[in-house]
Amino acid sequence: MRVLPKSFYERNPAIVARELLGKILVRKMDAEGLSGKIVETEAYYGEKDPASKAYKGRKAFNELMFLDVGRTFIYMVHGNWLLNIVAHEKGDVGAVLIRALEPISGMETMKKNGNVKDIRFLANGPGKLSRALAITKELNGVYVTKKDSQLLVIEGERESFEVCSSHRIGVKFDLPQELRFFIKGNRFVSKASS
DNA sequence: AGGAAGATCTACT
DNA sequence: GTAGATCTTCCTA
Repeated sequence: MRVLPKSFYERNPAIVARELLGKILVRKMDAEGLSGKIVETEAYYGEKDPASKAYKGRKAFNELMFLDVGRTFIYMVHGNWLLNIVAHEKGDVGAVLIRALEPISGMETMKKNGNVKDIRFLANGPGKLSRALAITKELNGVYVTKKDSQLLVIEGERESFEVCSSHRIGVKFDLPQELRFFIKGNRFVSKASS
């Protein structure tokens, strides 16, 4: 398996978000590994983006968005952990939110974690995805570019699919451009369209 | 102490 | 499909 290099994340968040589609997110647990294909993402910028956690400037809790790319940035919203991966051009600020996965392996454990029976509803949302993969603050700041990390992103299978975009979900003040990306027709995206 | 937060679940019109 | 209650940290006062 091939782990995506750090340089992958050292680009405009919107590009990284789009290209993360189809890649595989791997969560290493005790014995087995859980994994899923990324089917939905959103890009977030820095201080110019009113929906971004970094909007109000650098603070202790959002510092990761300002630092090294290729690390996780995890925070809690409405009782859910949301998984982001830090991504931005050199010296810039930003991250990509992973919004939905198509489960590939470790389904049984994921069902148990998320207390869900139907695979289709296992990871079709950022909060549920975290529950299914047992992602919490403990994994905040982990490098997804390192092979021995508990959480990492690897190259997916070669396949073609159509990418759709829309405005981001749930944000109060969105930017004019569309920053949510998802695989067209995939059953596991959280919402079919905007 | 109080409130806001990129969500989710449930129960309905 | 939409609306509302509830969700649980962490930030700001």
